[in-house]
Amino acid sequence: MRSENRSVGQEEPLSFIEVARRRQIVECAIETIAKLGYAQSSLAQIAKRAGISKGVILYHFANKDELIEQVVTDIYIAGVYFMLPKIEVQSTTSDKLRAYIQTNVDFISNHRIQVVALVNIMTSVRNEQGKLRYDVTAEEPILSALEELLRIGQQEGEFRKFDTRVMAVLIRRAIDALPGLLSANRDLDLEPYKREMVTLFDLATRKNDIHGEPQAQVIVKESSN
Amino acid sequence: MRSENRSVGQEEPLSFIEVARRRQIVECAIETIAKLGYAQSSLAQIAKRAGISKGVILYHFANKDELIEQVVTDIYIAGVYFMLPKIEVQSTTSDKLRAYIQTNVDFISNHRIQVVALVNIMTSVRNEQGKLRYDVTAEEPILSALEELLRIGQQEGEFRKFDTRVMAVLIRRAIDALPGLLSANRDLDLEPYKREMVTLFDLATRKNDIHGEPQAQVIVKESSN
Amino acid sequence: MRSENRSVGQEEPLSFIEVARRRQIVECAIETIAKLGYAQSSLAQIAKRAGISKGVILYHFANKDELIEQVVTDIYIAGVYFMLPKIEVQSTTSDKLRAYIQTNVDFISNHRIQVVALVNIMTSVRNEQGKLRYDVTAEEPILSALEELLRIGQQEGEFRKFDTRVMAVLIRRAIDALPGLLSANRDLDLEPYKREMVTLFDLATRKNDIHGEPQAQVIVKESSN
Amino acid sequence: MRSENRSVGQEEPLSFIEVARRRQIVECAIETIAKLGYAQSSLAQIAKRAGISKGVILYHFANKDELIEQVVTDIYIAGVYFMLPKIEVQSTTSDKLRAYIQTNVDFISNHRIQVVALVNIMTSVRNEQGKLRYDVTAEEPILSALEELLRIGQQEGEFRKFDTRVMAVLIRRAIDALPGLLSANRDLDLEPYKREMVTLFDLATRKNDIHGEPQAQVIVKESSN
DNA sequence: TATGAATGAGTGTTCATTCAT
DNA sequence: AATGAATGAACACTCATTCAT
Repeated sequence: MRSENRSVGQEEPLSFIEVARRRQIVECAIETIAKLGYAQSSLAQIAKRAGISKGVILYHFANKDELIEQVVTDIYIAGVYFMLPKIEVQSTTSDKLRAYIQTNVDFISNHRIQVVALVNIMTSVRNEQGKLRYDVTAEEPILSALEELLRIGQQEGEFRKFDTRVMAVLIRRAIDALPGLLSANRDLDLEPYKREMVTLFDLATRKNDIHGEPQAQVIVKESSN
Repeated sequence: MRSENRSVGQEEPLSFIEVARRRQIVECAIETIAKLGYAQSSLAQIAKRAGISKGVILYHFANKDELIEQVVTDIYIAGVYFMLPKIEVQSTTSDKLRAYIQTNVDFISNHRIQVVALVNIMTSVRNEQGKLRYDVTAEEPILSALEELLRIGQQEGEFRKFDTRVMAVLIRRAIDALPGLLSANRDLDLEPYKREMVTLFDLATRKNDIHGEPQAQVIVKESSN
Repeated sequence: MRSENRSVGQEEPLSFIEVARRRQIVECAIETIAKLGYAQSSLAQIAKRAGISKGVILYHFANKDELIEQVVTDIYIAGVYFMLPKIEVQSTTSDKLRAYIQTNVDFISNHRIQVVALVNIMTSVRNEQGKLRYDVTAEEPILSALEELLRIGQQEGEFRKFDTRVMAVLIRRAIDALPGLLSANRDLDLEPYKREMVTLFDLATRKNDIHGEPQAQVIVKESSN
Repeated sequence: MRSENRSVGQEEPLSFIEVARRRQIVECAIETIAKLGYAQSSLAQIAKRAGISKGVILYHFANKDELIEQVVTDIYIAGVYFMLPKIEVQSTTSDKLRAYIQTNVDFISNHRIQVVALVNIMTSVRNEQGKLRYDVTAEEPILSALEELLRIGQQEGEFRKFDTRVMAVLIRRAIDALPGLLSANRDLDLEPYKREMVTLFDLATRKNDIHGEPQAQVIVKESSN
């Protein structure tokens, strides 16, 4: 068995067949979770979809948690591979932000099942104390990286002043909202959302060089109420 | 007993004590769901928190689904009562939009437990076919109302041209993202989020009368990529 | 309450209203049991049909067992009242047997619901050890009376020789079989069954004085196998 | 697992050990039902008697209904195997009828527990609408076959004229009455019943060639009352 | 006289996990 | 490397019964 009889440090590499089996199981888990939701995705259901016996899953994964962990990291890694190059190639910070949003939406649109499953897991899986296991806090590195980008944009004068943490969260949450739409409507066209989100966060972040801080205007307007 | 010996349509009004018990149970259900998540919120857990026996819940509610339904409608109604007056009192459409966002965030901030529970239910409860019961599509009236507001703003020349459905979804999802933050951090200060969201959607929607359509600028910029 | 606060021997007579309530409850119990079967006839079901609360039943009857007991005796008594006069009026024993069968079938035909309920109870209700409470053995007096009738017929030369206990059981069971037919087909015409049963047991019991014992013939035939 | 991971139609044959387990469980179910009655025969009781955990039963049978179904068919099949050859070997129709009654009683006498359980199930198990699941109507093929036998006897002149459906029902019900006796008295000697029943239905069916229709005599007698 | 409220034991069923093969 | 078998805890729900009013 995979995870039982090996002590840390002396891990043998996985055999080819082992890797294939794990991949197959992970994929079936993703499909099941995307279709039925995490709570209904028992090992029996996943095994059924894979056409194997329940025991096989627990042969390749120490327990259900480990399987889910694998599901999550697989999707995360796929996301990074998909998006990172397209962002890094941009030169200006606002171009990078635009590319960030676009590639995120593209990834979601191209990996609908995976991404629906992932959101499902993130909002469902909890530890014994009831705390979400794959929480927003688990996204901390993701948020930090995005904040860093925004901060650079501010320092270089491309972006206006705003709370980078808040803006980063808003961007992430706008993106993370899309899988929810896909849960309800599997074939929804995300292009209009991509376009509008790019515009929205461009307007929201860029410095309006003629009138000074647009934020100030808004505050004035707000105070006039 | 509530649900057993009454035929539909000739419902007697609930007795005072009955109302109180139902409210108590609903509140305990909300607390339990907010704390442990829907999947872990068995009737046993809810009863334990309420200090009553499991059977009492099923005495006052026909089944678990009916209890959850009550939880959802109670929170919805509370939300409407909280927000609607503060929005209607505004005169201009952009003021209404701002009030919409502000009162939503205020409601979330003031009803953290309820709102965490609600989001939990909405992303967890499914029917036998695996479809989410309290789905985004269940929010259709909410989205429609918001779209209508945006459309009026466009017609009256306060808002720029944009896809009202998409913008409505983005606004809603930005708001609905906040409870997720509260799940992880119960005491998070939402004021900065409120401020930034107001600014963000003001910038994103209003017509910049001096420079013409900012949307055009963005499109130009986008095409330059 | 009826059965709790009275010691044996100083039983006050039941008030008129009490009698009426008990009768109503007994009737609803009969209807429920006939329709749903004993196992599904919870106090809640019976109360629902009576349009009263569950507690009322247990106010008038010490417990469910007492209610069922009342159901059984009510139906038994009705049966005796219905049948006995029509049997006693006959002069010859074979006429009495014929009348016995006929009035039994007539009673069943005229009290379908009661009789379906009764059979249901007799085959369902058990004590803690799993023994049937209203058993064939509970019918002992009934069987004995029937046996006595058959014995008299034999002594007076109307009936041939046969095992009176066995024949009595066969007659009773033939009769008791009819309610089972009614369970499946509420409107079944029992007249043909009555006719055929009368003929059948007449042939089976009477002495064929011209050709000697028909029993003998049969025995001969049997021995030839 | 038996019922979970197999699609209908491509059922693999059961493994030897699986067959043995199923048989054991079915037998324990039969014993429990015969002893306690169907209503008291919870899965817990059956498992207790089998010395296994409740879950094992539901591992081998999809649900309780499937177990009961198996119980019923097992007993039915055993009955057919036991009786059919002994009936078919007879040449005359009245011999076949006699053999029918005799082998039925013999089967009952030799399979007391099974037959008590079966009758229990047939009078207890109901669907959601309250209709008996294993009803007299479920016996339709059995009744039809018996009717056919009687009809042939009439056509060939061995039997007198009578309503074949009614007579078939009476024969079946006389037979089905015996398990009820066994419920109360596990060791009852059924031989006298067998003898008397053979005689009874021989007298009731055969044509009395010297005096013409005996049925006529009875009718005359009846009209003289 | 009647009721509403509550209880606790018991129901069939699901599930992750263990274990021998 | 894989499987079938089994377990025990948890689940939603039903029920007869008790009790205060």
